[in-house]
Amino acid sequence: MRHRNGLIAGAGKRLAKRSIIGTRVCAPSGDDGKLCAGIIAAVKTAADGSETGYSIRFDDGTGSRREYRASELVGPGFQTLSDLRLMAGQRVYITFNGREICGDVIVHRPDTEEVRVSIMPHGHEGSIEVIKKLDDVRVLESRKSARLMDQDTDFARLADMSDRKRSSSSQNAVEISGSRKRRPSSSQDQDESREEEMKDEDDDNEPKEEEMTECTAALVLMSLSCSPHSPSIQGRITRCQQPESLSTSPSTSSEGAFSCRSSPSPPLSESSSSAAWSGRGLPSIVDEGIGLTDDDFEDVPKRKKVDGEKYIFFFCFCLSYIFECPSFKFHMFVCWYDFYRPRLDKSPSDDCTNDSIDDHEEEFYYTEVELGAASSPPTLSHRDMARPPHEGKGCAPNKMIIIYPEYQKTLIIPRPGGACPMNIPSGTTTVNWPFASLNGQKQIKMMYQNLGGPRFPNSPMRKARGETKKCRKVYGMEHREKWCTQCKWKKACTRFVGSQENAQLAREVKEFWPPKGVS
DNA sequence: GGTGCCGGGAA
DNA sequence: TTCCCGGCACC
Repeated sequence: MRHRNGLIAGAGKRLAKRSIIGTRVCAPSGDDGKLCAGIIAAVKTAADGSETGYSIRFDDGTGSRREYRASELVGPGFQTLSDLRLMAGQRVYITFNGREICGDVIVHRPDTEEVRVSIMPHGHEGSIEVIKKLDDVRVLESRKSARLMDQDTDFARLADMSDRKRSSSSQNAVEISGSRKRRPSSSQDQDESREEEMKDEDDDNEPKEEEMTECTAALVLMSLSCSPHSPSIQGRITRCQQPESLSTSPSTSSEGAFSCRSSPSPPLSESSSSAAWSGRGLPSIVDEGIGLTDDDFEDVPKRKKVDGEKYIFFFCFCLSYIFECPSFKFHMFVCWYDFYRPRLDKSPSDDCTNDSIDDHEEEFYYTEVELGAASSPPTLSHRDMARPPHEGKGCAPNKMIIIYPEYQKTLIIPRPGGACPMNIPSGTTTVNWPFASLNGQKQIKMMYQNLGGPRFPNSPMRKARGETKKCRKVYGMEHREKWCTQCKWKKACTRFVGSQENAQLAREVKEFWPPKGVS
């Protein structure tokens, strides 16, 4: 459990503001002098006030506690790394490719304030050495929320997905061993158990059990109907194969067994992109889906065209949109599975977890929208947009997925009996709102059900207050670290978006269209 | 009393 | 700008 300043670990009781108890610090936990992260569990001041002792509970899982003097601690309010010389093997955290990653110190040179760190980024086999300035090295995991950590990510580069991703890295990286075969990287929003899981995956190289889970989950998803426009692809799930046979894109998909991409995207270029969007205003790039060929979906049009000049694409709740129904289903699956995996992976004995699954049918929405030829499709400006991490969970960037950096504002476009979370590009970005018309939207609620067999929702789409699932309700106070940032801040939840303001927001959307620069 | 989140303050 | 939380409305 992650402890937060101001919260008594496990108790959930709020301490006095600015209490030092709960502050994450590092202290030498063993005889080797390596710093180990922990939290201040208690402060003991001598009767004469001459000395203050800090009881540190370490994060090593054993709950071990030791007392230290302030001069022995490293962290906010105590020593800084510049006061120390990091030992070889010291666990540190650095930002690599825009995300925090842990590594081990190889050598620390105080004279140059450089630290050579060995890291094993997800997607790599073998370790990589990076040389970082001491200022860029942390012995504590960043307190910054996972979501915000993702904001640091160069999403344009992620979305690009070209091989130059790594070569263009500014990191002073030296490949030491192992191939460059990529693995899916985990989203920053994963909890610690999940990080452990990722380690296990590295060790086991795609556990069989996981495959079963994914296939089962895929069955659920694939059995969902896309829309009245969308031919069924039921029965195709036999293509759910070994994850390795599917895409192993260098995506941000936390699992990677399923990714939106099936092949490396050629680097987008201005010309190609423009050409792609020229003509009928539709891209020429075809999204193949994941490890699926046309033969698998021969009855699925590559791009849905209706009424001559209108095309259908799908807008996922994760704020991405995609043109191909099969691909979109996988996209939705990845989003869905990424969200549910922590609970799917829990043992059945985990009462709380399973209750949360059983009792809370999580709904995932997408919107099917028509894109008129007269409307400008997303422009190249989208290329430098980042896929919103959607609380750090979700899908791999896809060449046909348009990504908005502004995800804080969520729009829910209502239709009779239904609602669909969507994102309004806002702020200063020159986003072309990609909807020719909000009319004729097709929205279908995708609902998680018990994996014992998919059931289809027939409950009212719109929930009254109190029924709305919020992070607190879903995860509970004991898993506050899983809450979306907004919930943590007591702001309006952005993960389980309610529907109270749908009508008003829909009106706002209509005001968005046509966007600037779109005729 | 629990929950969701607005508004505003601290860092 | 990010993070946090008092306080209030609602259930």
